Amino acid sequence: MSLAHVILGLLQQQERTGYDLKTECFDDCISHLWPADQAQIYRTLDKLESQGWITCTVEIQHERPNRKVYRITEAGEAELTHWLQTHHPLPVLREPLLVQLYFAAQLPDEAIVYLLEQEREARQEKLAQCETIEGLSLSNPTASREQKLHRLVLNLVKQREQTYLDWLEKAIATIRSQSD
Amino acid sequence: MSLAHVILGLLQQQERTGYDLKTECFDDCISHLWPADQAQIYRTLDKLESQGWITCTVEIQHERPNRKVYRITEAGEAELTHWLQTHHPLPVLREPLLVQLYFAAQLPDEAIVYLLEQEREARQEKLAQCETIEGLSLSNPTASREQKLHRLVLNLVKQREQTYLDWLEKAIATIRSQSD
DNA sequence: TGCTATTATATGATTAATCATATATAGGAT
DNA sequence: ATCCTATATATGATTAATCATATAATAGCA
Repeated sequence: MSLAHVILGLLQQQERTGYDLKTECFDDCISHLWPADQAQIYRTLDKLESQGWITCTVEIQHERPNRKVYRITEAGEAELTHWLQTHHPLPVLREPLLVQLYFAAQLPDEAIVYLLEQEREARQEKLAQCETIEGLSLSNPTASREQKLHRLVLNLVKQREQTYLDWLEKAIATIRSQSD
Repeated sequence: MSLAHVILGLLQQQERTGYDLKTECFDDCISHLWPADQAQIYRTLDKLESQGWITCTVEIQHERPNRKVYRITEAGEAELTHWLQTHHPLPVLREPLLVQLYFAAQLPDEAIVYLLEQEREARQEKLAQCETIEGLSLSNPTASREQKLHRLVLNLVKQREQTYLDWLEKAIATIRSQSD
């Protein structure tokens, strides 16, 4: 399960609580890479701890609930380094829109165009989100090795959305022109 | 659940058994769109039947196991037509490679390049598979409305792989050049 | 003779992800 | 006075997908 390895990567940067992971990491900087639910984060932390890849110390707080601060162990670092260098099978992408188009022959052209336009809107919004994340990254003037890699990743995500948008434009134009 | 609607779409083309769906549809023409496991196909057929969207007649065979032939109902057709025109949220894509790159700062350049090269190989193979499917489609000279839509879908899948491959080439070149 | 492939359906088990809900305290807003 | 938000963790339930295995008959191959 890769979520475990995402968390190992984040804990190698610095020690964090489950709450930190959710609010500082998964909600912001890696929401576009690996979104994760709060429940799943806590359960994965439990698993990582019982594997011996992270340890936990409880910080007692008085006017707040106690915090469980997690740190990566040496075994955890070894596991992460190994995972980072292992090839994984391509993830499967199942897209409802493509299925709809595949079976859309019975629909009138306007219905198909409407579908494509709605997808275009959603994809434009997603591209805008990527650009917001990029803006945050570029506002930081340091060009560390880490930063460079993060920008490389973001470039693919952006280019992919752009390819999708270009294809949507062409598809909309094709269907509109053939119905004239 | 979209698998249910993929099956409705396939049963609208013609009546089929679970076995037909698996061997003629999911293993071939839509493996790149919506791969599905045999167990899941049979269980989804059960659900669709209890929903009243498909019906089933048993064909008794003597030297083979009996066949359960499924047909779409009017309610099923109505459901499919409605689903085909409904916008669905963008599917989430979680890519191990991008996570690896995001956390790869600690790895030596050669290790990163090796990862990218392995991904390139896998992506090239996938693109080749898409071209095989396209070849089968082009060998059929009819250019029906359905065929046109199928090719449109395939174009996106191919372009997406090409974008990925182009990005991989650039990423490999970038990392190689900076380590000189 | 035994092994494998083909045709055909069914079920048990597990994983990963998501949703909902629970608990507990403090502070600010309406 | 009540409601919402922030901080913090935990658990129950469900869905979608995958893997493994079971049954059962025939045909072909080595």
